[in-house]
Amino acid sequence: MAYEKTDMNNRKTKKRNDLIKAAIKTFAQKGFHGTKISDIAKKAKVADGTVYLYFENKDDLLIKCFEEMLADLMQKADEKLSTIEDPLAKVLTFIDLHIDYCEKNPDAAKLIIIELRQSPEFYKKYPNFWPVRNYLNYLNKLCTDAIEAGRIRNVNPELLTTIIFGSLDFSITSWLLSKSVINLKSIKEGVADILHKGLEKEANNEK
Amino acid sequence: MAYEKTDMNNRKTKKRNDLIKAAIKTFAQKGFHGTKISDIAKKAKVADGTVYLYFENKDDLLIKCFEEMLADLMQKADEKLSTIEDPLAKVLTFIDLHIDYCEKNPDAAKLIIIELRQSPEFYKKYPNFWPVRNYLNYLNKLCTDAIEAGRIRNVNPELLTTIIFGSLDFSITSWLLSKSVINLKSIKEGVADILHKGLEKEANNEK
DNA sequence: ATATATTATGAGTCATGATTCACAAAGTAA
DNA sequence: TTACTTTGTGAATCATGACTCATAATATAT
Repeated sequence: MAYEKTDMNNRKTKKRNDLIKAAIKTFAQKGFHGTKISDIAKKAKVADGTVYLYFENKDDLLIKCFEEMLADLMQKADEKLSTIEDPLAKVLTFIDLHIDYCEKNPDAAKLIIIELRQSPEFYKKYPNFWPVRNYLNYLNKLCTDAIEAGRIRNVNPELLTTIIFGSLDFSITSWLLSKSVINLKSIKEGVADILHKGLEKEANNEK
Repeated sequence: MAYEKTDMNNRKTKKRNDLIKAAIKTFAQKGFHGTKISDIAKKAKVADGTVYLYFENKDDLLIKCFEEMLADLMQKADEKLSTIEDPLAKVLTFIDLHIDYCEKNPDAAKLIIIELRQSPEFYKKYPNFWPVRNYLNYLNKLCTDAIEAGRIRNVNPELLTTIIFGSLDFSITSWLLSKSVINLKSIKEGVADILHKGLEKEANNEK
């Protein structure tokens, strides 16, 4: 009775991807509230109503955009980091990767950075969903490993995670708002440098 | 002809302040787009139309809220920092002050943090206005002084400013979204600790 | 007390844009 | 080709909320 779904599924999947791409681009450009569903539909070359065949509503679409993007980012990190042994090097490489990704995908970067923070109201509607949480957990794991291996001095890993992410996040925000003031390469080196020096285990004390 | 305006001015000033306070509270709670002018009016106990006697429109009101708040924050910083000599101590004290202020004024903190980043569209409408810029300049000055005095090693001051602000900003964001995970005191100490160690001029090298 | 200037009111206007739904097109099986 | 299922369309609906404006209240001056 059920007929061959493969083609259909491919078609649907492709259209879904088109929609996500269009949505990311538009959200990045105009912000969440500045974006009309019809903008996204037009960019994806479908009718307005079609959007609702693939996503519950506008909120859902935003959330799905995040999920796709962060999943992509973490998958890329997995690949790269699996070739590295030293836990401290993993943390530093992660910093590089994050910045590189934002540089290569400025729309994604804008989405992460500008729309990351919806109002508390927004998140109240979706209590278990804070888009970055998965990503922070990933970084947290790297930090914890490096601390346990004694490659970073014994600081609170959650706090360290927060500081690293916050530094990157705001650096990239500044970069996006005024490309000229600061360049990404120096951000990459500078953040790593300061954090590294702030973190390396000293020859003498503690733990 | 012009009659005694003093009382009127006081009354107007007071009402303006009431409106700003109500707006900060409401924006903090519901976000910019989630806030209705009528919400603010109700909280300030005035009619909707009254809001427009004091502010151009909703955007203008948001901007004025920032201005008030950051001015307040910097004034407090001026007072405190003027009693301190050592430029490095100034930077570290500034970190303390920022966190203390956010702890004591969580509504203000939310406004700074959550509404800091309107969409690029928003800022395109007001090209010369990026609310944090003044504040970053203030911090930048402190960093530059500390570097020039040789109390911090020779890093790019703009980058350092960005990293400090980013760390604080995101730490406080996390704190606001999930009070339990991390506490502000440890954030304060941790950020200062890591940055301090990452920044102190080493006995040996450079500059 | 009266005239005038200032400030406040809130119901009504009006544009906007998310979402729906009756209908159309395209795909699949026989 | 025919019957049926899935997918797509976009005009119409409908709620929302920023902003206006005719009117009222309050303050000041003389």
